[in-house]
Amino acid sequence: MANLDQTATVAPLDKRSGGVQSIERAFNILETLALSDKAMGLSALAVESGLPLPTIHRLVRTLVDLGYVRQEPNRQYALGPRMLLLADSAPNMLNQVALPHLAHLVDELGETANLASLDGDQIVYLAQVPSRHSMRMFTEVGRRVLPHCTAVGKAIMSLMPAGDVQALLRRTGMPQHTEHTVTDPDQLAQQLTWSRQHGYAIDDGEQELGVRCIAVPVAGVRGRFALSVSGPSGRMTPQAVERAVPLLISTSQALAAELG
Amino acid sequence: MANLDQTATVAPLDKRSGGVQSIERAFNILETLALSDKAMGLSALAVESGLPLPTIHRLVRTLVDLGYVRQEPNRQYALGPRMLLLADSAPNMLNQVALPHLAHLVDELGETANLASLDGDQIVYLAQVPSRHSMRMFTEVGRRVLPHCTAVGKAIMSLMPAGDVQALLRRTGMPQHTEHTVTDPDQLAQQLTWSRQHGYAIDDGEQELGVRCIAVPVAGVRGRFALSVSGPSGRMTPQAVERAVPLLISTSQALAAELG
DNA sequence: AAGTACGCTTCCGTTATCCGGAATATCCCG
DNA sequence: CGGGATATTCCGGATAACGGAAGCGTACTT
Repeated sequence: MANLDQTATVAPLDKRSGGVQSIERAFNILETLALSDKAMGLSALAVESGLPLPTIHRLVRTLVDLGYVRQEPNRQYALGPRMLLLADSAPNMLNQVALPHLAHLVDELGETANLASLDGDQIVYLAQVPSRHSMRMFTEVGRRVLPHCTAVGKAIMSLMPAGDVQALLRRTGMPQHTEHTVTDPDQLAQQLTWSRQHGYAIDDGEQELGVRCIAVPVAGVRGRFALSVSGPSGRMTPQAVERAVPLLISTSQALAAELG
Repeated sequence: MANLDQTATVAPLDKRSGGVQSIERAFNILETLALSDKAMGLSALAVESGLPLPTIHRLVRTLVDLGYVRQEPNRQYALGPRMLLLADSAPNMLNQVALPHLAHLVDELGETANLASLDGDQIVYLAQVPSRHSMRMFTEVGRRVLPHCTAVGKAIMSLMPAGDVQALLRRTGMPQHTEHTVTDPDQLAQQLTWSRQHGYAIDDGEQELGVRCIAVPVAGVRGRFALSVSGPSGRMTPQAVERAVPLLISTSQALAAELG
């Protein structure tokens, strides 16, 4: 009865759970390299992790032998090509995690639910659970669209620095898909401010006529994700939106918690 | 005698150079999970790696604590969300590796060199080194195009099973970009056969008029990549192509070796 | 060009760390 | 509800990892 556990939250250090330290250290190194997204010297890694140099060296050497870290001519270290093997299956894994949440949204709201992320300058749909009574899909997994005319795009941009948003819009332009598409950067900026304050974003037939979509960002996760539900304007009434928003927000928080 | 077959399964284990075994084993587990891209039971992992159950369990438990593996309600194991953190910086890493090779191509051939991969049903340009005397870019990094009208797309498809190619073309269609775009699946299949036999693919103004592009696949690597050089038809003469192909092939092999 | 300083790599004795057999808890299926 | 299989915990032992100290290679300084 005496075995009470501290709730192991995110803090990875106070491990007395019998984890393998070498593995923990190795991944600390990998994450450090990933975050700096630039090559690092060995001693920089030692400083970062607080471990003595020979120890770091042995760990890094092991990772180099395995191909997960590569050593540049400068003798500096960066992530290695073997990482691609694991990275390839990461999106697939994300689906597995997200699908139950999306299904829950569909169960409660009866409309199609999506998970999307910003990849480069485009929104890409990663996962979807279609609503039961929807004959046709508005979007499909893998489809890519520009952020300015979608709820998920606005939700994600609402959490980005204004400068980044402007730069992105300058690169992509704001092509008009329907008569409702917002084509004025200032008007879009106002909508983003509104979304930031209210916690969700709306697309009211801006990407496709007759389709209304609401989305919330998934905050606190590496990578920029958003959840959305969308349906025909006739069913996505103000009342429906009012019921959907809290659910989207709580689902987003649950997903964020599960992701990290 | 000689029945002692605790042989190194997949990885070159005989690195008695002082590698850390726990790390090696941990990544073996991760790769196994990634390749099966489906949840696995603990004993399945034990069989796969040839390690006793308690050992596997401790390693997996450590990975679960770190978030790199998650444990489904079924008590089965799959890749975890923390993987996203590393996966995000993988493309960036790929550039670092590929750029010297692309630069070498440009040095030797004087034309723009690209690295592209098949992501979903689209070709995405991952890295580019522009030629010196080219005023404008034909493509840019991050741009997405359909495979059927590009050399890189054909190069990649030439190594794919015919069924997969047909399914892909059925999903994407074969929209006509220029008067030279191949819009007949049978004709494309013939071109792919030709490419498979010769080791390279050609786009002769099929995506953009006046631009000729030749590409070779990067074989033996997880993920489907291709290298290409492209330039105005006036400079991409048959002689230029003849000089470029062997260089592209050797560069592709060098890149594949570095990646795999 | 020689000297010097810095950071990377190797060596090696010590012991803390991880290993894995045996026992136990949990789940799954009939 | 009970039997078989699978996952998890325990623990003594020895191996495998640890890290101080010393040796190179390279880059900067005079």
